[in-house]
Amino acid sequence: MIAPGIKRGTAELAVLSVLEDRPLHGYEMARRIEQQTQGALRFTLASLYPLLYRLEKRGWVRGAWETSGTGRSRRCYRLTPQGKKKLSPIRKEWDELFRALRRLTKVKHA
Amino acid sequence: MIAPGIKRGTAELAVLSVLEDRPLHGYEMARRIEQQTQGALRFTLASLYPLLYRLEKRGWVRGAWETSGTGRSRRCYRLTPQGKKKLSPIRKEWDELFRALRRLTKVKHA
DNA sequence: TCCTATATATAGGAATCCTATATATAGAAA
DNA sequence: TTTCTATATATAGGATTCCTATATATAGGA
Repeated sequence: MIAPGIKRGTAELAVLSVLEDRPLHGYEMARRIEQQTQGALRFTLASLYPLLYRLEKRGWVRGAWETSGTGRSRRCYRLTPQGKKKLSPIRKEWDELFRALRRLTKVKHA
Repeated sequence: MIAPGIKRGTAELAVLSVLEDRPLHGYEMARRIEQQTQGALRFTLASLYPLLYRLEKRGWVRGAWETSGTGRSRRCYRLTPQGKKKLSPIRKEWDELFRALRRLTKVKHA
């Protein structure tokens, strides 16, 4: 059951949203998502990395290894132009889903 | 990635919401959900029935066979008191998820 | 009679996300 | 120096939810 084309995928929206802000590596994405939502959205790192690989495969993000100041190597992901283009329709779909669920909930009182 | 405890499950919320209104059989639930959301939420019947069995197993709904006026037999589901009690925390969780996703989307412009 | 709408049901599989585990480095504390 | 914690990425294995495809059966209209 779905708004045509949508299923789960809140993780996807969350990741794309924080990447819109600026390029980030995985660990930092997880932290920001948790902070910016006051802990309402938490990430399991083990879900995050496979998601990033999927997004990269689709061409929505691109990762590049970088060696940070401290010498730690980490993979920094940035939104591609394609990824950027996808973001607003995805948001729109989610918004429609939210509205639809609210309508369902509220019809009772009509 | 989740609001602690939530994943997918929009289907569950939709079904419980229409059942709050009145007892319904499966086919009719699907129609109402589609109508009340102006087609934004569509149901695949093949997803609906297994969902109803899961909900019944949890004790949130109870189904009873009835023979309609036309002689067709169908299974009419009603919300149990337990199901009713679950509905408002589920709605609250979804609301929190929605708000969290919106916060993520909007932090950019802050 | 045949088609469509109604009505329920299952098999098989795809997608998403989980827990558990493994690996490795940097910096602070002991 | 050794150990603990935070940082950082990665995979295996499994649970859940939802899909498509299919099967069955009745009622009513063309």
